[in-house]
Amino acid sequence: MMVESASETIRTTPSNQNGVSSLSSQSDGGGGREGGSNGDVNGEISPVDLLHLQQQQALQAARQFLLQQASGLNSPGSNEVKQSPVQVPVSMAMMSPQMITPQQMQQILSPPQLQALLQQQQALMLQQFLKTILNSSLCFSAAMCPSDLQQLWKEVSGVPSSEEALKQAEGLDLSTNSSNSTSAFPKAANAHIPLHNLPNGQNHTPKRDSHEEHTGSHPLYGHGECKWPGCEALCEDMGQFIKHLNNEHALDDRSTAQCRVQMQVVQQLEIQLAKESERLQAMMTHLHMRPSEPKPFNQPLNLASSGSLLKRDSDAYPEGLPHPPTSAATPITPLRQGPSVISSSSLHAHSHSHTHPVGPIRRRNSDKYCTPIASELAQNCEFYKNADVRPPFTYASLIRHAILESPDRQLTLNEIYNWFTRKFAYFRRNTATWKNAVRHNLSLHKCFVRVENVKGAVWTVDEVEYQKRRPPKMTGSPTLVKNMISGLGFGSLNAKICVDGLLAGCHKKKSHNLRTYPSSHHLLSAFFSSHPVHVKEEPTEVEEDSRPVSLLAGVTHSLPLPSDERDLEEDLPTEELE
DNA sequence: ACCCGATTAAACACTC
DNA sequence: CGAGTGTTTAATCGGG
Repeated sequence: MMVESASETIRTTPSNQNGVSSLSSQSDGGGGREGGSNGDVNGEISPVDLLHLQQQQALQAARQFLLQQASGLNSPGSNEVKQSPVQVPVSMAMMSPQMITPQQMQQILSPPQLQALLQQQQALMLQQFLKTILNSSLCFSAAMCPSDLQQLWKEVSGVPSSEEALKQAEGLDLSTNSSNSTSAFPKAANAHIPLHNLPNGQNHTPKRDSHEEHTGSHPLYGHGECKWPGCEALCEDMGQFIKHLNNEHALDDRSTAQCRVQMQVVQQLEIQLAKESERLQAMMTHLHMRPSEPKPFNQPLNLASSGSLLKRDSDAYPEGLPHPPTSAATPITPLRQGPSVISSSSLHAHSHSHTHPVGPIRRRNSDKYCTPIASELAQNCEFYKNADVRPPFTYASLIRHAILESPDRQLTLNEIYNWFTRKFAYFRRNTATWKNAVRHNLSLHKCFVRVENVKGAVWTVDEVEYQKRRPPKMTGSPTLVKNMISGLGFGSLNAKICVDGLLAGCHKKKSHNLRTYPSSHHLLSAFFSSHPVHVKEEPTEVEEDSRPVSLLAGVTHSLPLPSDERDLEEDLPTEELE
């Protein structure tokens, strides 16, 4: 109605700056949430148990991957070392303030260093980067699996760049590369970053220097190929490899971005691994099994930074940052949306298994995509369900999630509406507004494909299109991670995984929107081929078989449920969501 | 300043 | 006719 004044709109989430613009709330405070209550829910448990078993496998893989990654990041065995004053922690240097997370710092710096560093930072700064990280980490944690990550890298990286970065990635120092300093980035870049500079000029980076090179071993080199994320360039020998590193992975935006991402990856994997380990233990215990192996990782979170991670959840939230609403009890302030972002477990906690082909069991369609949303929602399901807080995701993201989460990966408009109201207290009011927005989004975005079937029409998601939506800006900006994670990046991962099933691509729609979505030529798109699917223009063509989205999922396409069946607002088992 | 994406509002067409 | 569903257009905002 009326009011055009945006001023009236109140952002419920001032702090939620996830890359995705969150829905802006316009609401009046008056809330009238209808129902909210209740909560609880979740039946996430039972079905999940089985699923968890499957995760054991994933856990293993993750562990390996983690180790591998970790070694690449913090120079593993490296000799920690000495560092000339000049040597600045490259890794730190590469990171923009906002990209450094406490965890990372802890991983990189020694406690004392960290202390000093932190002390120097302003609260604001802290807030900023934490915010960024929190946002991004959410996604990663959520659900990337090793393969996803790898793929992510490829997508993201496309091109290589600096050795410095590389070093950094390894957790090394610059000292070794005196020559490199000339790289793209002015030395200044690494030479001083006020913020990160440690008081004593120490560099946390271990120096791996020539030692490794001589020995022929290098964390980024193995089996004759460069292990730089997404690279895989073949190098006959170490010399060649070194050369390659210097040429292809020089310090530049891309490498920097890659490093950041890698850090995030490692971090999240650690968290996730810890969680999974914990879960595994619990499962075994439950099943009366003895852990077959000692649980080195058992202590969750400690892996990486002991404490740090945990801390995050508890006290480390700077004001203004979102604190996870752990329970319904959490006070809901309009200011903060609360949802946590970090929880690594997010996903798991609720059976969202990723697309990983890990276990067939109980895969149901719920295995859906592990998107940041999935993670977020899984974790804060109750929160959103009861709090009149606007979720920090775009309509498109939410719609997509709703659809992908459905058994057949397709929903009628009404079902989508119901999902919104069921999942978010916020959407229990102002229905005209958001429903209109939902319809608008469905029509507007190519990623939503309307498929007609006997019973009417259902909406599906064209993952390929969805991926295209956001151009992968890989500049090493914080946005990079954010974007990747937030949604699209994620999707791409999943999409990739589902490629197989995706034979029938989808092409689609929206005649009207001739909008070019140019920019984004995602590398990923290369993986997919789009095939025409019908839709809006030629409705008749649509047969069940041609249902696009489902293909992605590679899951069963059962007939769509009659919309009526899912109409009820609250009748659906929540687990469906999570 | 500009571009772009998201959101909101609203007009309009269609179907049941 | 009215409600629901879809499609479009336009305006506004915020971020980059």
